[in-house]
Amino acid sequence: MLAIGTLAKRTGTKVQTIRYYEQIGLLPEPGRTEGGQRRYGNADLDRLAFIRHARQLGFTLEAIRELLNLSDNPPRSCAEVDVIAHRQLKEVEARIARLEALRTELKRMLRECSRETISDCRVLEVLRDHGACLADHQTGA
Amino acid sequence: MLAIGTLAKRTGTKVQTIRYYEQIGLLPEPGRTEGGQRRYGNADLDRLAFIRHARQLGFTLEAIRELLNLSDNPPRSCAEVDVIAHRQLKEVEARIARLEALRTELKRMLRECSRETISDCRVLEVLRDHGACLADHQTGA
DNA sequence: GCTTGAACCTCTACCTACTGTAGCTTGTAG
DNA sequence: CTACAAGCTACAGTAGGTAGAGGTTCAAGC
Repeated sequence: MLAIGTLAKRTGTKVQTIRYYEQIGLLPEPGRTEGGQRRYGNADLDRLAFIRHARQLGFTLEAIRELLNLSDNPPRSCAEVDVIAHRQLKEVEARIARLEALRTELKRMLRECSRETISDCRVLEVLRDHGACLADHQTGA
Repeated sequence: MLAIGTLAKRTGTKVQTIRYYEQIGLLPEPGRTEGGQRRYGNADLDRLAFIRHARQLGFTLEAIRELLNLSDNPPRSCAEVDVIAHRQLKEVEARIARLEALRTELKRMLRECSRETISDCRVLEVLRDHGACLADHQTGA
């Protein structure tokens, strides 16, 4: 039986995070010692590793809860799992696209920075220059 | 003079968000009508547009606070602004790299999904298969 | 067998960047 | 002058944790 600190180390999770997952019902309440300390088995280790892995892949805790429910109640189709993973992929791709646009604009901003006194600074100017944004809202476009 | 709702519409910001920015000191306390309603001028419009634009570029409110301080007290060098923008670019690039790795793994996961019953589902298997992750922590690598 | 101290416990508050709600007041168009 | 949209304050809640206070337990070394 593993103490919470050992489980934490093995899965690269903070101790508080494990207790948090228990609190929100992602991990079952584990057994306790007479003194009240949590003790975990291999099933808990697997489940936590699953959660951490999914988190690293960017799944929200809600999506992970769905996935865990699916695998806890197996007589369902793989299609449901597929839907969740696909949804996740779409979200990831959207985030990448957004960040790439952002990177382009940041690079352009920095390229134009004159490196002179602040009054010439292109970075602040670019951020201040909101013509397009205002137009977007004002025209409702 | 603009009411808060007008300012909100013009900058694409929620009314509550404007009040929040005031509360945390990013926007100055505006003038009020006799009845206590906020009234804004063009300087406020510019400042808020700057903040929203920077937020869209992924700057944190703290970074924006720094930028606003720099432009409020102008006798400083552009280099400081440059540093902040560069830091932001690095963060954006790191996030992109992480998301691209993630996309690759999600795609692989989906490609391997057998589309049969849940017991064959590769998605859950991939997520459950944490050998590498555990090894990472256990060996301290 | 006893001591020590690291690790555990609960509880609460805090973080970012907002968003939403309740219950009330003000401004303005018709 | 009335109706009601829009404003006000204050507080709670969101995700996904993290940090600290103040107290208890476990296990190793002597």
